[in-house]
Amino acid sequence: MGKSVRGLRPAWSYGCNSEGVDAISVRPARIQDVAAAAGVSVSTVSNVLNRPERVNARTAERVRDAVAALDYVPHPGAAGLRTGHSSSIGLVLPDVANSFYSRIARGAADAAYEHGYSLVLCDSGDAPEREQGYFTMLIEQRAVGAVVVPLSADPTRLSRLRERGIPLVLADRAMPAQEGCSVSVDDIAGGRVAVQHLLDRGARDILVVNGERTIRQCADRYQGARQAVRTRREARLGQVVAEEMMTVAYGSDIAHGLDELPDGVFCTNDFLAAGLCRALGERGVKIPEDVQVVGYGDLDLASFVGTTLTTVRQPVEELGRAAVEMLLDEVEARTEHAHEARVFAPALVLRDSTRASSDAPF
Amino acid sequence: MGKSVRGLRPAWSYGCNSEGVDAISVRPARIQDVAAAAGVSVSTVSNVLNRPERVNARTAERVRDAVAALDYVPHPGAAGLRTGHSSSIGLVLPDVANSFYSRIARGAADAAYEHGYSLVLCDSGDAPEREQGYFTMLIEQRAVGAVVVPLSADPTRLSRLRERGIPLVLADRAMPAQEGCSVSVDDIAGGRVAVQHLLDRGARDILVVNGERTIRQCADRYQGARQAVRTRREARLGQVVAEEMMTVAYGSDIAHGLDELPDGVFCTNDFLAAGLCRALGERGVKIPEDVQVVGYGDLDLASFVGTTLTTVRQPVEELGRAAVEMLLDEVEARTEHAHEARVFAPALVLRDSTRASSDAPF
DNA sequence: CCCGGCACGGAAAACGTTTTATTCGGTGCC
DNA sequence: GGCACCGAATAAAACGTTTTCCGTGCCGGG
Repeated sequence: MGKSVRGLRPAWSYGCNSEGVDAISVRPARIQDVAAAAGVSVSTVSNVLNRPERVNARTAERVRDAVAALDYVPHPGAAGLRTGHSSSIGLVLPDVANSFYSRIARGAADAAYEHGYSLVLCDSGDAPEREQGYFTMLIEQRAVGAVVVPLSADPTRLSRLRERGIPLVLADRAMPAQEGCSVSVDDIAGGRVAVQHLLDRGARDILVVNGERTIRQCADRYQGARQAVRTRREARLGQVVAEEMMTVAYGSDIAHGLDELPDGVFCTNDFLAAGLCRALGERGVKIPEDVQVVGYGDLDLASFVGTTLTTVRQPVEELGRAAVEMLLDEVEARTEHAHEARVFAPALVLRDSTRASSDAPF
Repeated sequence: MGKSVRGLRPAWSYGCNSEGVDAISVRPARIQDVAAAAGVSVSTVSNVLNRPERVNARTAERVRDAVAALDYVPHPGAAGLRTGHSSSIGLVLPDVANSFYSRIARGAADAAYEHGYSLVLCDSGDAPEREQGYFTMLIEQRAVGAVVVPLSADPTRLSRLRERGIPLVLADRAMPAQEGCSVSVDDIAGGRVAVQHLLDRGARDILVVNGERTIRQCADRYQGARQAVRTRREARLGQVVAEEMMTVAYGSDIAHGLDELPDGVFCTNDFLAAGLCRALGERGVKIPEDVQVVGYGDLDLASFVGTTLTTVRQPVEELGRAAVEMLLDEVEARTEHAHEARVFAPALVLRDSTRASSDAPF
C-alpha cells in the first residue's frame, strides 16, 4: 500500500495514445446533461433512476430515452459521497490461489454480483500486517461490509473494522453469535460420516491421520471419528498426529512408518491422504482391498491419486455465497438483524479408494 | 446486477445493534475536523497528506498529530470525485475457482496491493452477459484500468471498456500490440520443450494428445512439438485430438483406445495426462518404463497421479502480477506508454512419469 | 368563485475531497 | 525606505450525486 496514486489524467483527457487514429474519448455524460437533454431537472432524473414510482410515466420515458441517447452511466462514487456508503464488499482471505479459498471467493463473487455489489479482493498472503493494511483500505473505501477468513483466531485483530462500524462475517471460523455472523462447516459431522462410512464398508481397525490438535478443524474431525466408532462395540480407533504441516510428504511418511496396517484410514485432509495412498501403493498394499482410505476436503487432486479417493466434500462455494448474503442481510436490514452462525453439512464423495469394484468413477 | 443498494443507514448512525453494550460508532472524522484540530486550513491538511514537500515541517507535524489523534481516514471516493478517477482496478476472469485463474488473481492482488490500488474481482462465470455486466460496473466505478481474461477471442466484446477510455491488459490471450498490452505464455516453446524432453529420454515414437486445433494454445503446443521432432531424423510424431473437452475422462478414453503404444506421450493439458496415466496403469502399462508421459499446466494434481507427472509449468502468478503492473505503467505514465505483448517462458517440471529411477519426487 | 389538497417537478444544500488562485508576512536588494 | 519576490498558508470553486423542502398548476368541494 501507500505508493501515491496521483498525477493521473482523467480518462477523458485529450485522447489518442497510440497511432493517433484512436477514438478520442469524450467526457462522460453527467446527470445534468441527461436532465438538459430530457428537458427536466436534475432531481427528476435522479428520481427516475432511483424511485421510478414517484415520477410520471411519460416523463420517465423521456428521461430514459435521454439516458440511452447519451450513454449515461451513473457515478456510484458521487452517490456514495452523498449517501455515506459505497456499494462494495471486502473479501479478506489468506490466499486465493489455495483452492479452498478460491472456491469461497467464487461463491462470494456470485452472490455479490447478483445483488449489485462489487467485491474487493483482499489477499492477505498469510501476512498479518497486510491483513491490517486491507482493513484500512476497506475503512477508507467505506466498504459496506466484509467477509473475512482471518489469519489468526485472535479476535482483536478484527477490532479495527468493528470500531468503524463495518459489518463483518467470519468464514471458516466460528464466532460467538452475539459478536456477529459467521459461516463454517460442521467438522464433527464430517469426521463422523467419514468413519461411519469406513465402518459400513466393514473396516474395524480405524486409524485417523490427523493434524495438530490445536487446530479446531482437526480436533473436531477426530471427535466425529470417535463418535462414529462408539456406535460399534467391536471397532477400534487409533490416531497418528502430524507434528508439522499436513502435507502430501507427511502422509507418505506416515504410510511408510506404519508397523501393522489398519483396515481403514481417515486422513483429515486430502494432501495427507494423497501421500498416504501413494506410499501404501509403493509398499504393495492394495487400496481399497487391503486398506480403505477416506480423505477430507475434496480437493481437485482427490479424484486422481492413482486410485481415486473417497473423501468428504465441503460446500465451499456455499460458504462464500452465504457469507455475502448474510452480510447484505445485516447491511440492508431496515429492522433488526439477528446474528447467526450458520453451519453447513459436509458430504461424503465415494470413489475408488473405498470401493472394491468400480462403477464409473466420474 | 441492479438490485437497488439503497435505504442503508450510514455506518455511524445510532450504534449498538446487538446487546446494547456495543460500541456506539461515531461519525468518522473529516479532513475539516483535522484542520480545525490542527489550527490550519483544509487545504493545508490536504497538502500535508498529498505533497508534503510543499508545507513547512513544523506545521506538517502538527497536522499529522491531529490526524493520529482523530484517527482520520481519508475518503478516496470523495477524492476521486474531484480528480476524476478511482484507485481501483478490475480483474475480469472466467472462474476464480479454476486454479489457473486463481493463480492469476493471486499475482494481480499482490501487485495491486503493493501499488496501493484495490482490486475488484469480476468473475464472469463463463457467462458473456455477466462479463458485460462487469464491464458496466467498472465503467460506473471509473476504474483506473482492467486486467481481462476474456471469455471469447472476439475483440468487439471489449469495445465498451475501450470506448470509455479504460485501459486494458489482456491476460492469457494475445492482442495486436497496437491495440494494447497483453500477457501470455509462449505455448510453442512449451510444446517444444516438452517433446524435446521426451526425445532426450530416448522416446522416438511420440504421440500428442491434444485439444481442438481451433484453440490457439492447442495449436501452438502442437507446433512446438513438431519443431522438436524435426530435430531428430529418426523420430515420428502422431496426434490424436479430443473433439470435445480436454478432460480426465477423455484422457482415459484415449489410453484405452490406443492400438499400438507410442513410447512417449505429450498431453496438452494435465487433465488429459491424468486420465491417460491412470488408464494406462489399468492396462498394465508401466510409466515411465514403457511409456513416458508429459503433461501441461502443472496443476496441483500433477504431482499426484499415481506416479507423479512430469509436466510444463506456466508462471501463472507472474501473469497476473505483470498484467497489473503493465496496466499501472500505462495509467500512471506521465509521458508516452508503448504497448507491449509480454510473453513468458514455460518451464519443465521433472517428475516420475518420465523418470526411470526416482530421486526425491518433491 | 375561492380554497384546500394533491401530484409533479425543481432549486439548492449537502457529501469530503483536490486544486487553482490568492493573500500575507517576511527578506534581500537596490 | 521602497520594491519585488518568495515561501507558506488559505479561500473558494469545482467534482456528480441524493434528498429535503417548496412552488406550481390542477382538481373537486363548499
